[in-house]
Amino acid sequence: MNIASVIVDVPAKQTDREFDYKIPEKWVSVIKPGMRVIVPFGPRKVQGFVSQLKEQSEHSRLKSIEEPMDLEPILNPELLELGDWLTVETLCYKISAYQVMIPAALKAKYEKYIKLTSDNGLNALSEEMKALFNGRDRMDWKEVLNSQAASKIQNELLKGNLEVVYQVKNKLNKKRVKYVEAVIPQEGIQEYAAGLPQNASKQKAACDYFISHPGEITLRELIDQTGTTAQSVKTLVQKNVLKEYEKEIYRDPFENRTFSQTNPFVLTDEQEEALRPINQSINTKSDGTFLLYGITGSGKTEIYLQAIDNALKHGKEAIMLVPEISLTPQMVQRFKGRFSNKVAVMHSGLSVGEKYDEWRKIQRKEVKVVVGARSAIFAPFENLGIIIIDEEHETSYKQEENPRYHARDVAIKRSKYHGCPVVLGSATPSLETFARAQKNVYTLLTLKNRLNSSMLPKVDIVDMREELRTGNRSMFSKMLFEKLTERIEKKEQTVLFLNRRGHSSFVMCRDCGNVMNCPHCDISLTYHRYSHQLKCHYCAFEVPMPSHCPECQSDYIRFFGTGTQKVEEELGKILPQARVIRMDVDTTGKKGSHEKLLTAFQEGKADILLGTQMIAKGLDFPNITLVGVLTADTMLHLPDFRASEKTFQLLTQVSGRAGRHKLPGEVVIQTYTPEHYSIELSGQQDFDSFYAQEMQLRKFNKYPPFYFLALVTVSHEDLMKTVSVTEKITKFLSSGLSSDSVVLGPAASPISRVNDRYRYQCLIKYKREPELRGMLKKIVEHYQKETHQDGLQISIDLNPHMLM
DNA sequence: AGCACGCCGACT
DNA sequence: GTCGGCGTGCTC
Repeated sequence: MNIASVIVDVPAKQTDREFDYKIPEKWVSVIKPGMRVIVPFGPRKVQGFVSQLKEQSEHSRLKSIEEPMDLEPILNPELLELGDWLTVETLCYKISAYQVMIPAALKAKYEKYIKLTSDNGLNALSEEMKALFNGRDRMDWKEVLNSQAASKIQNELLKGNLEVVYQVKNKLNKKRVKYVEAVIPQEGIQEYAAGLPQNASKQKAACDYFISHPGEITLRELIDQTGTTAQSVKTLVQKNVLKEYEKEIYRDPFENRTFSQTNPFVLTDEQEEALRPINQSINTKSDGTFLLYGITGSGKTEIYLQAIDNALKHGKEAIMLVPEISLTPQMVQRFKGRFSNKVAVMHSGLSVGEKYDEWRKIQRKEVKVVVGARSAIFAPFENLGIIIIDEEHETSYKQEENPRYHARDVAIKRSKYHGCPVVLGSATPSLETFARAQKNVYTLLTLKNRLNSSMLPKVDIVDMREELRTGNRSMFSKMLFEKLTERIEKKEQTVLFLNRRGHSSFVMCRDCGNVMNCPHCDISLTYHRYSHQLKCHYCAFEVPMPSHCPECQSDYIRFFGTGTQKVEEELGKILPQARVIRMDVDTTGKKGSHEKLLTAFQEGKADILLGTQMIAKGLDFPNITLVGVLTADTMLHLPDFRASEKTFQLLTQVSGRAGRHKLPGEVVIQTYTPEHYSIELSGQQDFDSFYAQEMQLRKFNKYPPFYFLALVTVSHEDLMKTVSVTEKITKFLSSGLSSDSVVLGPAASPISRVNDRYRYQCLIKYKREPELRGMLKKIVEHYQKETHQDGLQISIDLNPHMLM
């Protein structure tokens, strides 16, 4: 096996295949599949992944691998195979599939520079060149391009006085710490110390320490404790009394924090019953997907913890995905508390280095459990016993860039390899998941009761149109204002939720609540400021912005949007005594600020927590007795067929924040469309009815889970070009696909222009289309040239979650 | 994606 | 005659 097939780090159609390289003699036994290597590729050097080893190659003149970048594979055989699967499943490049599975710190950086040829040195150069180099022996390629002397430099290159160097940099910095240890027995140190001159007090201090403390200590600590100096230690090392060495250490994002040990709770009968089949699956090493459908506060987390515990008892590992872990320090707390140092935590709040360290702990088998966001699904465990996806319905599990994978699909794929269960947990499962559970594709496990037999909060839905009629034009209804005042008097806490997504895009009549919808697509129209038109983003429908509501003729028809700052201001006016913490992108930008704000709120330093999506989940504070949703509609009218589902889920989640403990909770939902089923039913916390109704609509409109979707988005700086290409693609697809499938388009994307590029799309709804993948590939190939030269972009999302 | 090779217009 | 524009095709 002295030939390696390598996937090179060049994400392009033409290089999306294996290239064979000779393995130099000295590395024949070192290089294994899954390792990164540096290989010569054309004139440059690039990073690559060894995909397989072989004896023979089709190709005759092979180049040699430059050098390995790892000492052990960073992708194990399972992950290599998973990468192949991802490639097929999401139509991405193989290199992109591999890159997405490893921490960002391991991504190569490239450097190109010119340097003096060693034997001739600076002297061989002309005066002008000498001036340019200005005493240095190398010069960055960018500088070469910027300089006026490019052709002169080229001359020198030809003469051999200069050379171009391509370098692959593994920009990773392992954090290292210096350690010191005695190398001779204590008596020996004593003896040495006695022989020291009087003035060598620093050396003596260090010796004294080691006489009473055998074993290693960090240099830092030694200096701090004994007052010795690094220089004295160095002397002692030279005298062969001590030795100094470095150790790789981990940045610990949770250092200086203690996690009080927690023990398993006693499960309720209901929890017990849900846990049993999961444990059975772990015990029998059989794969299977479970939907743990439990209302908010029903104790899903404890089931996760005990299932993981069972997996660990079988000597297995566990992956636990959560939507955005930094949002729920409580969750980390619970895991670290239960499994202490066996847990690695991976989320977007960590630095690149910290993420790498956590990943290394997994790779080195130092931890057994990983808790993390989407990408943690690729944790390089080799003996998985369970995969859990909490808040399964969350959109963040779908990656919105290449490779466009869904963590749920990856989880199920991995579970089949390992023979272990996947547990999808939610109080408001996605329709896709719930439908599969109904069809027994997944096993349905239900938790109907809240723990501590706390009641679900009482929900009031307030019709804001009515408020308007009675002359209240503020963003707080009379009821919400009264309840707020009451909480402040009783020193209880309130969460105010402002749903800001879909800012100012949809148009609604403030008098009757009528929202302008597309007559063909059953989604809301989007207001376009420039043309003053309302457009549908699925089909090509558009109308001028009306001045009067088509339903009730009122002229109080507006597009929508309110920001958290504005709410905060208004709160200050109407409730000046209230202490408010605002949480949005502005106030949580800095690392750790999120947690600080939450902690402050938990400690009772504020009466009201005001925020957007980010406060919808995971908050579990006993003193919250009121939850207010300022405008429940904003998300409802996004141009997305999942808008109702999202609204229902969000409202249910937010409502679940109230009254989880002893104090009973109340929820006030303000809306302009109280009669909408997703708002009405979320008020009743009635998922089953919502599910039934939404499924009917999905069936009627041919959306998931009844149909699969594929989205082709074309973008180009020229509008006409964009439209015509999309049109051709649409035609090609409609002519080639079966008559059961629906091809919609060409239509402008909801975000119709990004970075001065127009975006058009074609949406395919299908039930069975074995040729689809092939056709999509053909499209990409067909436009390859234009993609390359003309800046045309075609992106394909199989199973899209955002139709943007 | 880079980068070299190569084939046609305006210049020392 | 040559420098350099960027279209074409290759990278083991």
